[in-house]
Amino acid sequence: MKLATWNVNSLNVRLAHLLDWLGREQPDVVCLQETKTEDANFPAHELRLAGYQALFAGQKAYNGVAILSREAASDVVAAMPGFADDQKRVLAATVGGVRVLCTYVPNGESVESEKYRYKLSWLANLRIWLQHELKAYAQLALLGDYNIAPEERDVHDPRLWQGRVLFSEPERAAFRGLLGLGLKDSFRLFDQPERSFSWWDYRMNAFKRNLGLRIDHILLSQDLSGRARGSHIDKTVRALERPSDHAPVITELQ
DNA sequence: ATGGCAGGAAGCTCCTGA
Repeated sequence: MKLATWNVNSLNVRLAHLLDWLGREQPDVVCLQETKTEDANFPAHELRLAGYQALFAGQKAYNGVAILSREAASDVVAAMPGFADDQKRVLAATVGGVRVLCTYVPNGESVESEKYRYKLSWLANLRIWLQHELKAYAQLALLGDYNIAPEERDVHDPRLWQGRVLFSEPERAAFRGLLGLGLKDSFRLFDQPERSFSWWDYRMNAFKRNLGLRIDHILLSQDLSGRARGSHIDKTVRALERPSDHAPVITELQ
């Protein structure tokens, strides 16, 4: 079973890239973030022709998440319990016996920002929700754009990013809090190239210079991590014309 | 310290992203 997560930065703009990529990679489950598409405009038909069912929770202009799957999905949840939020950032469903949680963690803007406080409270609630989900589903995968680079090796220049949003200590502590629930960072279960990143700024030729961050992750529950057979970041689509600023992360399960 | 790049909504510019 091949799991993937990709922040597409507008599904409308990226649909051709996505369809090509689906045909090439043939993932079983794909979590998308920043679809920026209202549900009425979601390209369900095109994806169906490509062999994928789609669940989606979108809104105009901002946010928006979706789960694509070849098999049918069940037990769909489109919001975190106990957290009133107009922003479409979570979607959960069960596919092929695996509980799939698709998340778009708030960016936070800067550590001084009100949005940063929202990010931290959002992450605190995510942890509580996960505790409940893990009790109900032993085989669980949490995929998404976390907007957190967990370790120094996940940042092209840790000194530059020290204390800044995406790499600040409270955010990294929240990430470790998720690992504390028994989740494993599937990417780090395997040997990886140095300077592996999943996001590169559009500016400053950051992709060509590999000035990136690893902020998109696939975490696996203890039970599921035993089935992991490989994980990698697919940089090919980031090199295309008019790309998303994020690359997909892929983890394969036995 | 700042800008740079991209998408969306709206519209001759601003907000947001990371």
